[in-house]
Amino acid sequence: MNVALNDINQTEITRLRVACSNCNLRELCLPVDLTPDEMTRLEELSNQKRSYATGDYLYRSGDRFKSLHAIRSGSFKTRVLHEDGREQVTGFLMAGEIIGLDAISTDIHTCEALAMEDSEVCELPYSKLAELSREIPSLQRHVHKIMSREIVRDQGIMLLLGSMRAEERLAAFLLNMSQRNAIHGMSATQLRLRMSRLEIGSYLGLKLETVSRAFSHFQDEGLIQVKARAIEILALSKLREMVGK
Amino acid sequence: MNVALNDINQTEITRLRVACSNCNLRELCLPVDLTPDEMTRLEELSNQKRSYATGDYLYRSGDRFKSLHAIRSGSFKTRVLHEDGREQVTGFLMAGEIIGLDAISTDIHTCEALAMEDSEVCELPYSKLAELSREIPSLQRHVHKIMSREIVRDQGIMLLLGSMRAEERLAAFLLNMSQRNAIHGMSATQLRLRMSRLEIGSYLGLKLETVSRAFSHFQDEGLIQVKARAIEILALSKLREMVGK
DNA sequence: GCGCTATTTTGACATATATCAAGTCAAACG
DNA sequence: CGTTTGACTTGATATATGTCAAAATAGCGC
Repeated sequence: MNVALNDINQTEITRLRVACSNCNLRELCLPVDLTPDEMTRLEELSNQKRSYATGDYLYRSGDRFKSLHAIRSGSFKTRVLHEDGREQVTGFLMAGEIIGLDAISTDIHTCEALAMEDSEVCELPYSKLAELSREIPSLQRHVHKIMSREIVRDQGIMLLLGSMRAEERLAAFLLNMSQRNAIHGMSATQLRLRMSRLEIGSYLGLKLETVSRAFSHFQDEGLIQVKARAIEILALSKLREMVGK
Repeated sequence: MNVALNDINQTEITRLRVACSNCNLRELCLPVDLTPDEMTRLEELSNQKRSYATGDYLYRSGDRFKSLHAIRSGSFKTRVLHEDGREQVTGFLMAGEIIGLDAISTDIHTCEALAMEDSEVCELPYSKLAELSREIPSLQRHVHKIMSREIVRDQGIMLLLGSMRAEERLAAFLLNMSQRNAIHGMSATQLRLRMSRLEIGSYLGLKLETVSRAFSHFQDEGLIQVKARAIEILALSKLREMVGK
């Protein structure tokens, strides 16, 4: 089996796609089996909204952890800066996803998050979310699911970093982007990457030249069409073969 | 900064070391700020205990998820089997740690866990734990912390796999083993590894020969003393330098 | 549109790690 | 005590990816 970067099942996709047409937090990222009253209470919790311009920090390394954030639009990257100034990207977060889960155990953010494009987020104060989920079992269950999914996601990346070679990693990355695009009702084959080759490489443990070469090679093989950050997938199934699924 | 494989702070270490002298679950892995009544209720939840012999499965890939498990003694590895039969190790779990967190989001285990030596675990039925943590805020908080710590741990490994070279990974691995040994009141410099070079390599994304060569090299440099799986750390501080902390 | 800049691509070469193949060693067993 | 077996070490070589450098391209303000 292989779970790398592909951990979201079909029912979730359907639910999210429907929910996102009315892009409110409670539907965007939370379960649909709440009573109207519970929904209202949840909505009250999450009605704080903020905008971030490209490059703005959502939080910095060392900041005190207070809230999770649901991304309503745009996208963020999370990263760690090494002593020598090198950046290591630890995640790309897209609209509809929850950001900030790393910090619950420490109270302090261990990485920093910044907007890759102009973006909007809903703030989810952790203490209120915890309080409310104590009263609403299905909400509690969902919070656990969100956290566990992050674990599964990370372990997928570990698998990928530990056992795949450059081109396989890239293939997995593209499939993941494709799938997350599809979840939000966008094309599964037309990708507009928001990140540079350098950032992709940092995320996948590769150098930017290796990323570029792999893209070029895929193009030569007729798997994709590359035009800088606009990438069209021509042979989804062959990419899937490459990562073994 | 660098969080790789070293995410447990000093207060946690102290607490756990004290707690483990009376190796009962509620103290082993749960917070100490519960009332006596709450403790009792928690104890009732966790009094199911089981033994596993070397090589026994704690759970298999595809099994339905019902419970988390607290390891009382011994150690486990978690792994994924690829189609071609290759094993990829995704984690080593030692006494005092919680195993099974990957499965909460899916209801199904995505990897399998087996005992690396004769071991004992306490079963923590998830539904009961969830129910109880709804009533006890500090327990809820702790459950979240445990989950989040797993996320941090995984991200630490991602960092390690993505940015470190073979010997740096090995150094980080040894430091991590040393620290986890110390937590349980054992020597921080005398390590008895429970896993083979192959398994270490699988976990760190290296071949077994590379692991072996790196150990030999460390020995030549006077950093460690290697006698098969018994490893003595001679220069902790130099190992720390290697991983940048 | 033009020119400036950052990003991306491509090439030649270096190097870390994988691969293949012997050997060594230690535990297990007759 | 010798044999067997599996794990570990070591060596020679191959290969994927990194490094350094230059050219091509895309993005963007004017």
